[in-house]
Amino acid sequence: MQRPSLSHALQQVAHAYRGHMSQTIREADLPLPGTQVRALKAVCYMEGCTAQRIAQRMRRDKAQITRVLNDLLESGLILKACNPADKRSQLLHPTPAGEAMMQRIQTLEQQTLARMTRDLTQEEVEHFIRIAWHMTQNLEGDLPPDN
Amino acid sequence: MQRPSLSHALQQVAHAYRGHMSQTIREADLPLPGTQVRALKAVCYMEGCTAQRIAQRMRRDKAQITRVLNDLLESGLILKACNPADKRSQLLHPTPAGEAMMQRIQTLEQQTLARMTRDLTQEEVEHFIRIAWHMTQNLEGDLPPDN
DNA sequence: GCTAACTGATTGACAGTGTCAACCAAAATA
DNA sequence: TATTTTGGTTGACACTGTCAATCAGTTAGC
Repeated sequence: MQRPSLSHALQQVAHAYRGHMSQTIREADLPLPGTQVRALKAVCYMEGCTAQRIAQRMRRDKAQITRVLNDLLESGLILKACNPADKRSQLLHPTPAGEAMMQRIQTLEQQTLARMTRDLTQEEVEHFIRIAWHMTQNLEGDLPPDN
Repeated sequence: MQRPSLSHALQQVAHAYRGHMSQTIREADLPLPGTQVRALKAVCYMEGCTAQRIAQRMRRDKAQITRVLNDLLESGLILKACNPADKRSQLLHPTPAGEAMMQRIQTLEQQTLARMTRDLTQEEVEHFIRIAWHMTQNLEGDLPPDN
């Protein structure tokens, strides 16, 4: 374990980010839990966004996505529209309120990220992101074993 | 958001690590959830370990720690002993079973970490840890505002 | 000593996160 | 057409995280 083990560092920084973001959002009176924020992001920025695609992007259970989307729907932040290409699925779009919410949250996130990386260089941050991505890839190969 | 934003990369890698570890542990028939693993680690490796100190180290609510420790207690992995220096608190120690469990989990974690960092250099990993720590520090200053 | 403030731990309640299994309807395949 | 696959929904459940209240022991001020 030692002082700065990889696992501990990872858990701490993820927890700190989560905590800071949720506190910031709470203080701004935007009562959206983290998963809803991430899903709303996906709806706002992904082309032809469906529940399935969000689940893939966030690597979460589709059941969870269904519920999160229902919450966003009830909050009037997104809309479901018929998907002409597949009657089973719906295309997701933000409402104006959803867009506005996204804007505000985006700003808060920028602030949090700025604070988090305040004395780091652009190179260090990019390096960090690259390594994080790499590690993610290294762990993911499990799902498709060989076939 | 873009492809590899810092927030997305962070969430993904933390999620991948969590998922891989919990799957590995499940496959090894060591039915311990993540928080119990971390708490057990603390009990095994911290000198004069108390609930309070674990809460500080993991930066978690002391209520959660209490419950996690009770679970470990019920599983016979740790013991509480009177703390001569303060009758309110108890010193925590692993039982032999707890030590053994820790050994096995340690091995599994090493495997996961090895896989996660398989094509990364030692420098890259250390760099990553340093930056993660740095970011954590940058976000934490919130708690003690000025006084 | 005696009260007041503080601290370590516990409990209850609750919101949020994550996953599994069963299921339905539409689509793709054979 | 029959079978399988896929997008989505629902129920159930375990795990995580936090807040508030409480209790007992400690510390500080008087």
